[in-house]
Amino acid sequence: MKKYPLFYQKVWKECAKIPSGETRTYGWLASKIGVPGAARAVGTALAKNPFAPQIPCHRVIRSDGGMGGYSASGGVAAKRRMLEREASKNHGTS
DNA sequence: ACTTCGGCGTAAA
DNA sequence: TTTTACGCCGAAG
Repeated sequence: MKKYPLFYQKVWKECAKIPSGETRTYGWLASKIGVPGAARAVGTALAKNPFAPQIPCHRVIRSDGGMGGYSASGGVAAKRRMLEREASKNHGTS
Protein backbone atom coordinates (compact mmCIF):
# COMPACT_ATOMS: atom_id res chain seq x y z
CA MET A 1 0.00 0.00 0.00
CA LYS A 2 1.61 3.15 -1.12
CA LYS A 3 1.05 6.56 0.31
CA TYR A 4 -0.16 9.07 -2.24
CA PRO A 5 -0.11 12.87 -1.97
CA LEU A 6 -3.24 14.45 -0.60
CA PHE A 7 -3.63 16.44 -3.78
CA TYR A 8 -3.92 13.27 -5.85
CA GLN A 9 -6.55 11.82 -3.54
CA LYS A 10 -8.60 14.99 -3.77
CA VAL A 11 -8.49 14.85 -7.54
CA TRP A 12 -9.53 11.18 -7.67
CA LYS A 13 -12.27 11.82 -5.16
CA GLU A 14 -13.74 14.74 -7.08
CA CYS A 15 -13.29 12.87 -10.33
CA ALA A 16 -15.32 9.98 -8.90
CA LYS A 17 -18.13 12.41 -8.07
CA ILE A 18 -18.72 13.19 -11.71
CA PRO A 19 -22.06 11.66 -12.79
CA SER A 20 -22.28 9.42 -15.86
CA GLY A 21 -22.79 11.05 -19.23
CA GLU A 22 -21.50 14.32 -17.77
CA THR A 23 -18.14 15.93 -18.29
CA ARG A 24 -16.08 18.41 -16.25
CA THR A 25 -13.03 20.45 -17.08
CA TYR A 26 -9.66 20.19 -15.37
CA GLY A 27 -9.95 23.79 -14.24
CA TRP A 28 -13.41 23.14 -12.79
CA LEU A 29 -12.10 20.12 -10.93
CA ALA A 30 -9.05 22.06 -9.74
CA SER A 31 -11.28 24.80 -8.30
CA LYS A 32 -13.42 22.13 -6.63
CA ILE A 33 -10.32 20.70 -5.04
CA GLY A 34 -9.33 24.10 -3.76
CA VAL A 35 -6.49 25.03 -6.11
CA PRO A 36 -7.84 26.99 -9.07
CA GLY A 37 -5.27 27.23 -11.81
CA ALA A 38 -3.78 23.85 -11.03
CA ALA A 39 -5.47 22.20 -13.98
CA ARG A 40 -2.16 20.74 -15.03
CA ALA A 41 -1.48 19.40 -11.57
CA VAL A 42 -4.93 17.80 -11.69
CA GLY A 43 -4.05 16.14 -14.98
CA THR A 44 -0.85 14.85 -13.41
CA ALA A 45 -2.83 13.36 -10.54
CA LEU A 46 -5.17 11.53 -12.91
CA ALA A 47 -2.17 10.42 -14.95
CA LYS A 48 -0.55 8.81 -11.90
CA ASN A 49 -3.87 7.50 -10.69
CA PRO A 50 -3.48 3.80 -9.76
CA PHE A 51 -7.16 3.30 -10.58
CA ALA A 52 -6.62 4.41 -14.17
CA PRO A 53 -9.46 2.50 -15.93
CA GLN A 54 -11.38 2.41 -12.71
CA ILE A 55 -11.74 6.07 -11.92
CA PRO A 56 -13.98 8.02 -14.33
CA CYS A 57 -11.11 10.29 -15.21
CA HIS A 58 -12.30 9.96 -18.81
CA ARG A 59 -15.21 12.21 -17.90
CA VAL A 60 -12.73 15.00 -17.33
CA ILE A 61 -12.01 17.00 -20.44
CA ARG A 62 -10.28 20.23 -21.34
CA SER A 63 -11.96 23.60 -21.24
CA ASP A 64 -11.94 23.48 -25.04
CA GLY A 65 -14.03 20.31 -25.00
CA GLY A 66 -11.06 18.24 -26.13
CA MET A 67 -9.52 15.21 -24.48
CA GLY A 68 -5.96 16.43 -24.40
CA GLY A 69 -4.37 13.10 -23.63
CA TYR A 70 -5.02 9.86 -21.82
CA SER A 71 -2.29 7.86 -20.05
CA ALA A 72 -4.62 4.93 -19.43
CA SER A 73 -5.64 2.13 -21.82
CA GLY A 74 -6.50 2.96 -25.41
CA GLY A 75 -5.44 6.55 -25.04
CA VAL A 76 -7.59 9.38 -26.30
CA ALA A 77 -9.50 6.99 -28.56
CA ALA A 78 -10.80 4.94 -25.62
CA LYS A 79 -11.58 8.09 -23.69
CA ARG A 80 -13.69 9.49 -26.50
CA ARG A 81 -15.45 6.16 -26.88
CA MET A 82 -16.38 5.91 -23.18
CA LEU A 83 -17.63 9.47 -23.22
CA GLU A 84 -19.90 8.85 -26.21
CA ARG A 85 -21.09 5.55 -24.77
CA GLU A 86 -22.05 7.06 -21.42
CA ALA A 87 -23.66 10.01 -23.13
CA SER A 88 -25.74 7.75 -25.36
CA LYS A 89 -26.68 5.66 -22.34
CA ASN A 90 -27.98 8.82 -20.79
CA HIS A 91 -30.28 9.39 -23.78
CA GLY A 92 -31.74 5.93 -23.46
CA THR A 93 -31.22 5.06 -27.11
CA SER A 94 -28.67 2.65 -28.44
C1' DA B 1 -6.83 28.57 -36.36
C1' DC B 2 -2.17 28.05 -34.53
C1' DT B 3 1.73 29.10 -31.58
C1' DT B 4 3.87 30.69 -27.18
C1' DC B 5 4.21 31.53 -22.43
C1' DG B 6 2.67 30.94 -17.73
C1' DG B 7 1.36 28.57 -13.41
C1' DC B 8 0.61 24.33 -9.93
C1' DG B 9 2.09 20.02 -7.82
C1' DT B 10 4.88 15.84 -8.05
C1' DA B 11 8.77 12.95 -9.25
C1' DA B 12 13.30 12.71 -10.24
C1' DA B 13 18.24 14.50 -10.28
C1' DT C 1 17.66 19.78 0.78
C1' DT C 2 17.21 22.52 -3.53
C1' DT C 3 16.66 22.68 -8.38
C1' DT C 4 15.08 20.86 -12.84
C1' DA C 5 11.95 18.53 -15.71
C1' DC C 6 7.29 16.79 -16.69
C1' DG C 7 2.25 16.30 -17.23
C1' DC C 8 -4.72 14.03 -19.53
C1' DC C 9 -3.91 22.42 -19.01
C1' DG C 10 -5.36 27.25 -19.77
C1' DA C 11 -5.08 31.73 -21.25
C1' DA C 12 -3.01 35.09 -24.22
C1' DG C 13 -0.71 36.68 -28.58
